[in-house]
Amino acid sequence: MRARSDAERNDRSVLQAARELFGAPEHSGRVSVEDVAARAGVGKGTVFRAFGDRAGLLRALVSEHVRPVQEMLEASEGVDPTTRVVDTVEALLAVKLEHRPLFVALDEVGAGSPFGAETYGWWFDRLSELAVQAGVPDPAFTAHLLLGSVRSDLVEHLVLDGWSPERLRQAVRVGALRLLAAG
Amino acid sequence: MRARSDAERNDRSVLQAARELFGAPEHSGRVSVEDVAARAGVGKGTVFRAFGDRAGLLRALVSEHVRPVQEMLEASEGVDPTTRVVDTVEALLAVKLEHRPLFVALDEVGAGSPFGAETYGWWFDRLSELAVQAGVPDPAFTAHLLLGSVRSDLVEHLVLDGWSPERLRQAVRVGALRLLAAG
DNA sequence: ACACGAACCGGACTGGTGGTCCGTTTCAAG
DNA sequence: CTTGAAACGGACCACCAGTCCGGTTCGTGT
Repeated sequence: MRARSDAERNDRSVLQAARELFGAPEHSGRVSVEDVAARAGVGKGTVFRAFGDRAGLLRALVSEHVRPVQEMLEASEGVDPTTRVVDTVEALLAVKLEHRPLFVALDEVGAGSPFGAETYGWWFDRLSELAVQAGVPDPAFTAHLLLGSVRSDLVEHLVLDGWSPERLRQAVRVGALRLLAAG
Repeated sequence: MRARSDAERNDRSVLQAARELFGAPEHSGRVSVEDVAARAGVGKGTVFRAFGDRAGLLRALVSEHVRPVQEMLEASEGVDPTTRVVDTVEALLAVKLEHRPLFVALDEVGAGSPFGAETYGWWFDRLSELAVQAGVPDPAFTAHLLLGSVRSDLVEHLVLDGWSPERLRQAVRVGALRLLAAG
Protein backbone atom coordinates (compact mmCIF):
# COMPACT_ATOMS: atom_id res chain seq x y z
CA MET A 1 0.00 0.00 0.00
CA ARG A 2 1.00 3.55 -0.67
CA ALA A 3 2.80 5.64 1.92
CA ARG A 4 0.89 8.39 3.55
CA SER A 5 1.46 11.78 2.04
CA ASP A 6 2.87 13.35 5.17
CA ALA A 7 5.30 10.48 5.56
CA GLU A 8 6.47 10.86 2.01
CA ARG A 9 6.94 14.57 2.39
CA ASN A 10 8.89 14.12 5.59
CA ASP A 11 11.15 11.54 4.04
CA ARG A 12 12.07 14.02 1.35
CA SER A 13 12.67 16.74 3.92
CA VAL A 14 14.92 14.51 5.95
CA LEU A 15 16.94 13.38 2.97
CA GLN A 16 17.39 16.94 1.84
CA ALA A 17 18.48 18.10 5.28
CA ALA A 18 20.85 15.18 5.59
CA ARG A 19 22.34 15.91 2.19
CA GLU A 20 23.04 19.45 3.22
CA LEU A 21 24.48 18.66 6.61
CA PHE A 22 26.52 15.60 5.76
CA GLY A 23 27.66 17.02 2.49
CA ALA A 24 28.94 20.21 4.09
CA PRO A 25 32.56 21.00 3.40
CA GLU A 26 34.27 19.36 6.37
CA HIS A 27 31.07 19.30 8.38
CA SER A 28 32.23 21.34 11.32
CA GLY A 29 31.96 18.92 14.17
CA ARG A 30 29.89 15.81 14.09
CA VAL A 31 26.39 15.85 12.66
CA SER A 32 23.92 14.08 14.89
CA VAL A 33 20.68 12.54 13.77
CA GLU A 34 18.93 15.09 15.90
CA ASP A 35 20.59 17.87 13.94
CA VAL A 36 19.22 16.40 10.77
CA ALA A 37 15.75 16.07 12.24
CA ALA A 38 15.84 19.67 13.44
CA ARG A 39 16.87 21.02 10.08
CA ALA A 40 14.22 18.93 8.38
CA GLY A 41 11.66 20.32 10.81
CA VAL A 42 10.60 16.92 12.11
CA GLY A 43 11.09 14.97 15.31
CA LYS A 44 13.92 12.60 15.88
CA GLY A 45 11.57 9.66 16.02
CA THR A 46 10.42 10.35 12.50
CA VAL A 47 13.91 10.00 11.16
CA PHE A 48 14.48 6.72 12.93
CA ARG A 49 11.15 5.31 11.82
CA ALA A 50 11.88 6.18 8.23
CA PHE A 51 15.49 5.03 8.03
CA GLY A 52 15.95 2.62 10.89
CA ASP A 53 19.15 4.04 12.23
CA ARG A 54 21.94 6.46 11.52
CA ALA A 55 23.59 4.06 9.12
CA GLY A 56 20.36 3.59 7.20
CA LEU A 57 20.08 7.29 6.65
CA LEU A 58 23.62 7.53 5.39
CA ARG A 59 23.12 4.52 3.17
CA ALA A 60 20.07 6.05 1.58
CA LEU A 61 22.11 9.12 0.77
CA VAL A 62 25.07 7.21 -0.57
CA SER A 63 23.03 4.86 -2.66
CA GLU A 64 21.69 7.78 -4.67
CA HIS A 65 25.17 8.43 -5.92
CA VAL A 66 26.27 4.87 -6.30
CA ARG A 67 23.28 3.54 -8.19
CA PRO A 68 24.28 5.19 -11.47
CA VAL A 69 27.59 3.40 -11.31
CA GLN A 70 25.84 0.13 -10.75
CA GLU A 71 23.64 0.77 -13.72
CA MET A 72 26.62 1.71 -15.83
CA LEU A 73 28.27 -1.55 -14.96
CA GLU A 74 25.19 -3.57 -15.77
CA ALA A 75 24.70 -1.74 -19.04
CA SER A 76 28.15 -2.63 -20.26
CA GLU A 77 27.36 -6.26 -20.83
CA GLY A 78 29.48 -7.67 -23.60
CA VAL A 79 32.36 -5.25 -23.23
CA ASP A 80 35.84 -6.50 -22.50
CA PRO A 81 35.94 -7.47 -18.80
CA THR A 82 39.13 -5.59 -18.05
CA THR A 83 37.65 -2.41 -19.42
CA ARG A 84 34.48 -2.92 -17.44
CA VAL A 85 36.41 -3.32 -14.23
CA VAL A 86 38.65 -0.35 -14.80
CA ASP A 87 35.74 1.87 -15.74
CA THR A 88 33.78 0.77 -12.72
CA VAL A 89 36.56 1.34 -10.31
CA GLU A 90 37.26 4.72 -11.78
CA ALA A 91 33.61 5.66 -11.57
CA LEU A 92 33.48 4.63 -7.93
CA LEU A 93 36.53 6.73 -7.26
CA ALA A 94 34.93 9.71 -8.95
CA VAL A 95 31.81 9.42 -6.84
CA LYS A 96 33.78 9.11 -3.65
CA LEU A 97 35.88 12.10 -4.55
CA GLU A 98 32.81 14.15 -5.25
CA HIS A 99 31.04 13.26 -2.03
CA ARG A 100 33.90 12.74 0.34
CA PRO A 101 32.31 13.99 3.56
CA LEU A 102 29.35 11.76 2.99
CA PHE A 103 31.38 8.62 2.49
CA VAL A 104 33.58 9.45 5.42
CA ALA A 105 30.50 9.84 7.58
CA LEU A 106 29.21 6.47 6.46
CA ASP A 107 32.59 4.97 7.20
CA GLU A 108 32.55 6.35 10.69
CA VAL A 109 29.30 4.65 11.49
CA GLY A 110 31.60 1.70 11.69
CA ALA A 111 29.31 -0.93 13.08
CA GLY A 112 31.12 -3.55 11.09
CA SER A 113 33.25 -2.16 8.32
CA PRO A 114 32.07 -1.70 4.76
CA PHE A 115 31.94 -5.45 4.36
CA GLY A 116 28.81 -5.74 6.40
CA ALA A 117 26.82 -3.60 4.03
CA GLU A 118 24.94 -5.78 1.61
CA THR A 119 26.11 -3.53 -1.15
CA TYR A 120 29.68 -4.67 -0.63
CA GLY A 121 28.54 -8.15 -1.53
CA TRP A 122 27.00 -6.89 -4.72
CA TRP A 123 30.16 -5.19 -5.89
CA PHE A 124 32.23 -8.13 -4.84
CA ASP A 125 30.10 -10.53 -6.84
CA ARG A 126 30.30 -8.49 -10.04
CA LEU A 127 33.99 -7.77 -9.80
CA SER A 128 35.00 -11.28 -8.97
CA GLU A 129 32.92 -12.56 -11.87
CA LEU A 130 34.67 -10.13 -14.17
CA ALA A 131 37.99 -11.15 -12.69
CA VAL A 132 37.16 -14.72 -13.61
CA GLN A 133 36.47 -13.65 -17.16
CA ALA A 134 39.73 -11.77 -17.23
CA GLY A 135 41.48 -14.96 -16.24
CA VAL A 136 43.31 -13.75 -13.18
CA PRO A 137 44.74 -16.27 -10.72
CA ASP A 138 42.64 -15.52 -7.63
CA PRO A 139 39.47 -13.73 -8.74
CA ALA A 140 37.90 -13.48 -5.30
CA PHE A 141 40.87 -11.92 -3.61
CA THR A 142 41.49 -9.76 -6.63
CA ALA A 143 38.00 -8.36 -6.31
CA HIS A 144 38.67 -7.47 -2.71
CA LEU A 145 41.88 -5.74 -3.68
CA LEU A 146 40.13 -3.82 -6.43
CA LEU A 147 37.50 -2.59 -4.02
CA GLY A 148 40.19 -1.85 -1.50
CA SER A 149 41.88 0.45 -3.97
CA VAL A 150 38.93 2.83 -3.78
CA ARG A 151 37.95 2.48 -0.15
CA SER A 152 36.59 5.72 1.17
CA ASP A 153 39.10 6.10 3.92
CA LEU A 154 42.00 5.47 1.59
CA VAL A 155 40.67 8.04 -0.83
CA GLU A 156 40.21 10.49 2.00
CA HIS A 157 43.71 9.89 3.26
CA LEU A 158 45.28 10.40 -0.13
CA VAL A 159 43.34 13.57 -0.81
CA LEU A 160 44.40 15.01 2.53
CA ASP A 161 47.89 13.93 1.64
CA GLY A 162 47.76 16.18 -1.37
CA TRP A 163 46.99 13.77 -4.17
CA SER A 164 45.15 15.46 -7.00
CA PRO A 165 42.07 13.81 -8.43
CA GLU A 166 43.95 13.18 -11.64
CA ARG A 167 46.87 11.60 -9.84
CA LEU A 168 44.46 9.39 -7.97
CA ARG A 169 42.61 8.42 -11.09
CA GLN A 170 45.83 7.34 -12.72
CA ALA A 171 46.90 5.36 -9.70
CA VAL A 172 43.60 3.54 -9.44
CA ARG A 173 43.47 2.84 -13.16
CA VAL A 174 47.00 1.54 -13.34
CA GLY A 175 46.52 -0.42 -10.15
CA ALA A 176 43.44 -2.13 -11.54
CA LEU A 177 45.16 -2.93 -14.79
CA ARG A 178 48.07 -4.38 -12.91
CA LEU A 179 45.79 -6.54 -10.79
CA LEU A 180 43.99 -7.79 -13.85
CA ALA A 181 47.04 -8.55 -15.95
CA ALA A 182 47.11 -12.33 -16.16
CA GLY A 183 50.07 -13.83 -14.35
CA MET B 1 62.84 10.06 35.87
CA ARG B 2 61.56 6.66 36.82
CA ALA B 3 57.86 5.96 37.11
CA ARG B 4 56.52 5.38 40.53
CA SER B 5 56.23 1.75 41.49
CA ASP B 6 52.49 1.82 42.01
CA ALA B 7 51.99 3.41 38.62
CA GLU B 8 54.11 0.78 36.97
CA ARG B 9 52.28 -2.02 38.68
CA ASN B 10 48.94 -0.57 37.67
CA ASP B 11 50.02 -0.21 34.08
CA ARG B 12 50.85 -3.87 33.99
CA SER B 13 47.53 -4.77 35.61
CA VAL B 14 45.62 -2.72 33.10
CA LEU B 15 47.44 -4.17 30.13
CA GLN B 16 46.85 -7.66 31.39
CA ALA B 17 43.16 -7.03 31.98
CA ALA B 18 42.82 -5.44 28.58
CA ARG B 19 44.56 -8.35 26.93
CA GLU B 20 42.13 -10.74 28.52
CA LEU B 21 39.00 -8.76 27.77
CA PHE B 22 39.79 -7.60 24.26
CA GLY B 23 41.34 -10.87 23.32
CA ALA B 24 38.32 -12.85 24.43
CA PRO B 25 36.76 -15.09 21.81
CA GLU B 26 34.21 -12.79 20.26
CA HIS B 27 34.15 -10.52 23.27
CA SER B 28 30.49 -10.85 24.11
CA GLY B 29 29.22 -7.33 23.76
CA ARG B 30 31.42 -4.32 23.73
CA VAL B 31 34.22 -3.93 26.23
CA SER B 32 34.27 -0.50 27.83
CA VAL B 33 37.30 1.13 29.34
CA GLU B 34 35.53 0.92 32.66
CA ASP B 35 35.30 -2.85 32.29
CA VAL B 36 39.02 -2.99 31.83
CA ALA B 37 39.63 -0.77 34.83
CA ALA B 38 37.34 -2.90 36.95
CA ARG B 39 39.06 -6.13 36.02
CA ALA B 40 42.43 -4.55 36.63
CA GLY B 41 41.23 -3.42 40.02
CA VAL B 42 41.88 0.24 39.40
CA GLY B 43 39.79 3.31 38.75
CA LYS B 44 38.82 4.50 35.32
CA GLY B 45 40.90 7.63 35.69
CA THR B 46 44.02 5.56 36.12
CA VAL B 47 43.55 3.91 32.78
CA PHE B 48 43.03 7.19 31.00
CA ARG B 49 46.02 8.80 32.67
CA ALA B 50 48.23 5.93 31.67
CA PHE B 51 47.08 5.47 28.08
CA GLY B 52 45.45 8.72 27.09
CA ASP B 53 42.32 7.26 25.61
CA ARG B 54 40.67 4.08 24.49
CA ALA B 55 42.65 4.05 21.28
CA GLY B 56 45.91 4.47 23.17
CA LEU B 57 45.16 1.43 25.24
CA LEU B 58 44.38 -0.66 22.20
CA ARG B 59 47.46 0.62 20.44
CA ALA B 60 49.66 -0.39 23.35
CA LEU B 61 48.24 -3.87 23.12
CA VAL B 62 48.57 -4.14 19.39
CA SER B 63 52.06 -2.79 19.25
CA GLU B 64 53.30 -5.65 21.39
CA HIS B 65 52.39 -8.02 18.62
CA VAL B 66 53.41 -5.85 15.74
CA ARG B 67 56.82 -4.82 16.95
CA PRO B 68 58.42 -8.20 16.19
CA VAL B 69 57.31 -7.87 12.62
CA GLN B 70 58.82 -4.43 12.40
CA GLU B 71 62.06 -5.78 13.76
CA MET B 72 61.99 -8.66 11.33
CA LEU B 73 61.62 -6.26 8.48
CA GLU B 74 64.47 -4.07 9.66
CA ALA B 75 66.69 -7.06 10.23
CA SER B 76 66.32 -8.23 6.66
CA GLU B 77 68.42 -5.45 5.20
CA GLY B 78 70.11 -6.58 2.03
CA VAL B 79 67.59 -9.24 1.12
CA ASP B 80 65.74 -9.09 -2.18
CA PRO B 81 63.06 -6.38 -1.84
CA THR B 82 60.27 -8.51 -3.20
CA THR B 83 60.98 -11.19 -0.65
CA ARG B 84 61.09 -8.64 2.13
CA VAL B 85 57.72 -7.28 1.15
CA VAL B 86 56.06 -10.63 0.81
CA ASP B 87 57.46 -11.85 4.11
CA THR B 88 56.37 -8.69 5.86
CA VAL B 89 52.87 -8.81 4.55
CA GLU B 90 52.55 -12.45 5.42
CA ALA B 91 53.80 -11.80 8.92
CA LEU B 92 51.31 -9.00 9.38
CA LEU B 93 48.57 -11.30 8.23
CA ALA B 94 49.65 -13.96 10.69
CA VAL B 95 49.57 -11.51 13.58
CA LYS B 96 46.16 -10.25 12.64
CA LEU B 97 44.82 -13.74 12.32
CA GLU B 98 46.15 -14.64 15.72
CA HIS B 99 44.71 -11.61 17.48
CA ARG B 100 41.61 -10.92 15.49
CA PRO B 101 39.36 -9.57 18.24
CA LEU B 102 42.03 -7.14 19.28
CA PHE B 103 42.57 -5.71 15.83
CA VAL B 104 38.87 -5.52 15.23
CA ALA B 105 38.48 -3.57 18.46
CA LEU B 106 41.19 -1.16 17.40
CA ASP B 107 39.50 -0.78 14.06
CA GLU B 108 36.23 0.09 15.70
CA VAL B 109 37.76 2.94 17.60
CA GLY B 110 37.50 4.50 14.20
CA ALA B 111 38.34 8.07 14.97
CA GLY B 112 39.98 8.38 11.61
CA SER B 113 40.70 5.06 9.99
CA PRO B 114 43.97 3.17 10.30
CA PHE B 115 45.67 5.89 8.28
CA GLY B 116 45.67 8.31 11.17
CA ALA B 117 47.79 6.07 13.32
CA GLU B 118 51.40 7.08 13.02
CA THR B 119 52.25 3.46 12.63
CA TYR B 120 50.52 3.40 9.27
CA GLY B 121 52.99 5.97 8.10
CA TRP B 122 55.85 3.82 9.21
CA TRP B 123 54.67 0.79 7.28
CA PHE B 124 53.84 2.90 4.31
CA ASP B 125 57.32 4.41 4.22
CA ARG B 126 59.10 1.04 4.35
CA LEU B 127 56.87 -0.66 1.83
CA SER B 128 56.92 2.16 -0.65
CA GLU B 129 60.70 2.30 -0.39
CA LEU B 130 60.86 -1.41 -1.07
CA ALA B 131 58.43 -0.98 -3.92
CA VAL B 132 60.80 1.57 -5.40
CA GLN B 133 63.62 -0.92 -5.17
CA ALA B 134 61.46 -3.53 -6.79
CA GLY B 135 60.94 -1.16 -9.68
CA VAL B 136 57.16 -1.07 -9.72
CA PRO B 137 55.36 1.70 -11.61
CA ASP B 138 53.63 3.52 -8.75
CA PRO B 139 55.44 2.64 -5.52
CA ALA B 140 53.34 4.83 -3.24
CA PHE B 141 50.00 3.51 -4.37
CA THR B 142 51.38 0.02 -4.47
CA ALA B 143 52.33 0.32 -0.84
CA HIS B 144 48.79 1.34 0.01
CA LEU B 145 47.43 -1.63 -1.89
CA LEU B 146 49.82 -3.98 -0.14
CA LEU B 147 48.73 -2.72 3.25
CA GLY B 148 45.14 -2.86 2.12
CA SER B 149 45.51 -6.54 1.36
CA VAL B 150 45.97 -7.27 5.06
CA ARG B 151 43.64 -4.71 6.58
CA SER B 152 42.11 -6.01 9.77
CA ASP B 153 38.55 -5.69 8.64
CA LEU B 154 39.25 -7.46 5.38
CA VAL B 155 40.95 -10.27 7.22
CA GLU B 156 38.04 -10.47 9.63
CA HIS B 157 35.55 -10.55 6.79
CA LEU B 158 37.35 -13.30 4.97
CA VAL B 159 37.73 -15.43 8.06
CA LEU B 160 34.04 -15.11 8.82
CA ASP B 161 33.43 -15.98 5.20
CA GLY B 162 35.14 -19.27 5.75
CA TRP B 163 38.61 -18.67 4.37
CA SER B 164 41.17 -20.85 6.05
CA PRO B 165 44.40 -19.28 7.29
CA GLU B 166 46.29 -21.16 4.63
CA ARG B 167 43.98 -20.00 1.87
CA LEU B 168 44.39 -16.46 3.11
CA ARG B 169 48.13 -16.76 3.28
CA GLN B 170 48.27 -17.92 -0.31
CA ALA B 171 46.02 -15.14 -1.46
CA VAL B 172 48.03 -12.46 0.27
CA ARG B 173 51.31 -13.86 -0.92
CA VAL B 174 50.22 -14.19 -4.51
CA GLY B 175 48.56 -10.80 -4.38
CA ALA B 176 51.74 -9.17 -3.17
CA LEU B 177 53.82 -10.89 -5.80
CA ARG B 178 51.40 -9.77 -8.45
CA LEU B 179 51.54 -6.18 -7.25
CA LEU B 180 55.31 -6.24 -7.25
CA ALA B 181 55.80 -7.84 -10.61
CA ALA B 182 57.30 -5.07 -12.72
CA GLY B 183 54.99 -3.93 -15.48
C1' DA C 1 62.67 7.78 61.44
C1' DC C 2 59.99 11.48 59.73
C1' DA C 3 58.06 14.93 57.09
C1' DC C 4 56.33 16.72 53.03
C1' DG C 5 55.30 17.64 48.29
C1' DA C 6 54.85 15.58 44.04
C1' DA C 7 52.73 12.03 41.64
C1' DC C 8 49.15 9.06 41.56
C1' DC C 9 44.56 7.21 42.60
C1' DG C 10 39.61 6.39 41.72
C1' DG C 11 35.00 7.04 41.16
C1' DA C 12 31.53 10.60 40.84
C1' DC C 13 30.26 13.52 37.21
C1' DT C 14 29.63 15.65 32.59
C1' DG C 15 28.44 15.94 27.82
C1' DG C 16 26.82 14.08 23.93
C1' DT C 17 24.41 10.64 21.17
C1' DG C 18 21.86 6.72 19.25
C1' DG C 19 17.73 4.76 19.76
C1' DT C 20 12.99 3.88 22.19
C1' DC C 21 8.36 5.00 23.86
C1' DC C 22 3.93 6.44 23.90
C1' DG C 23 0.35 10.06 24.23
C1' DT C 24 -1.24 13.08 20.53
C1' DT C 25 -2.25 14.43 15.83
C1' DT C 26 -3.17 13.67 10.99
C1' DC C 27 -4.51 11.22 7.09
C1' DA C 28 -7.85 9.13 4.11
C1' DA C 29 -11.18 5.41 3.46
C1' DG C 30 -16.02 4.47 3.88
C1' DC D 1 -18.47 13.13 9.32
C1' DT D 2 -16.64 9.18 11.72
C1' DT D 3 -13.00 6.40 12.81
C1' DG D 4 -8.98 3.67 13.31
C1' DA D 5 -4.67 3.03 11.46
C1' DA D 6 -0.42 5.22 10.60
C1' DA D 7 2.64 8.81 11.51
C1' DC D 8 4.40 12.26 14.58
C1' DG D 9 7.74 14.28 17.92
C1' DG D 10 10.17 15.19 21.78
C1' DA D 11 10.84 13.53 26.46
C1' DC D 12 13.34 9.85 28.06
C1' DC D 13 16.70 5.97 28.58
C1' DA D 14 21.12 3.66 28.24
C1' DC D 15 25.68 3.92 27.46
C1' DC D 16 30.37 5.65 27.48
C1' DA D 17 34.54 8.16 26.62
C1' DG D 18 36.86 11.34 28.94
C1' DT D 19 37.40 14.96 32.93
C1' DC D 20 37.94 16.53 37.68
C1' DC D 21 39.53 16.95 42.06
C1' DG D 22 39.68 15.68 47.04
C1' DG D 23 42.11 12.03 49.14
C1' DT D 24 46.05 8.69 49.32
C1' DT D 25 50.71 6.86 48.59
C1' DC D 26 55.31 6.92 47.32
C1' DG D 27 60.11 8.01 48.01
C1' DT D 28 63.43 11.60 48.66
C1' DG D 29 65.86 14.83 51.54
C1' DT D 30 67.00 15.62 56.27
